[in-house]
Amino acid sequence: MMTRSTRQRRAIRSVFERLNRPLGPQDVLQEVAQEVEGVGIATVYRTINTLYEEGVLVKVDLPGESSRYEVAGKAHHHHFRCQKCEQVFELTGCLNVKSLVPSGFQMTGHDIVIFGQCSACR
Amino acid sequence: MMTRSTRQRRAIRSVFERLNRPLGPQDVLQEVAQEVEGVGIATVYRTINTLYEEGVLVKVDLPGESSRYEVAGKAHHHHFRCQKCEQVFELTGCLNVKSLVPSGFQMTGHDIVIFGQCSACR
DNA sequence: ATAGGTGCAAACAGTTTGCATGTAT
DNA sequence: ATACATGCAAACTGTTTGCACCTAT
Repeated sequence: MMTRSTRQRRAIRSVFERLNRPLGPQDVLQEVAQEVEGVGIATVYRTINTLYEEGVLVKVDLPGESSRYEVAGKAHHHHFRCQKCEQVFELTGCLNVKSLVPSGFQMTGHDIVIFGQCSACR
Repeated sequence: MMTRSTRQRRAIRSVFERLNRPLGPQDVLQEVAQEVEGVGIATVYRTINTLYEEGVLVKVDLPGESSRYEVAGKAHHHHFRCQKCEQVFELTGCLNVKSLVPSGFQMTGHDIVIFGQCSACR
């Protein structure tokens, strides 16, 4: 299986690079629709999955929401979700959460999500 | 609108009290099916929603998963999810996450989730 | 020329809703 | 008796898949 460079695929990939924040399939469709017309949602899903399997994108799951994706290779980070515009932003920095792990339990990962209003929405 | 005490409702409510951990509709159905027979999944959903609106239950959303619920009134806490048995456990303690909030952003809440293996699954 | 990609519509899974029937009050 | 609750099946929503057609290689 080798990946071809199609109009749609280039457009989808460039959306992630240009916006540089976690995006869901609908976000991507909406952006892509402005560049390339008649792109189907199925293609967006398929392309995102391919890019994900290739390791170009990583998944960003926030509590209670469907998956978003962002370009891979960033340093470890967490996210802020604006409750008004619903956009997700990248946070820098992390915290040591080990102290919360009960004894006898083994930690393999963690997630921190902060909710609130972004600077544009306050 | 007043809430009646039916067999199904009593059973569903007691499952949350007995198991004392976040449960999804399917978890509840499976438990309830052992006490009361012929309970429909729709009733489970409706009852959970009613209990949620009444404030008896609170929602527990973990990244990438559908909503679970647990009995309300507990102290602020976070969760640990076992990647093997998929159960969710309550953690005690919290961390100060304010330092992660970008300037100009306003924080109204936060979430911390730890993944790994529970003591029974290691 | 041909293996992959695309669009459309159908299929799916999880959740919600309409409706006739059952039941707590 | 009557309003609320239940079970079933149909409707919905977000995601995936099958298939005939299209296109990068």
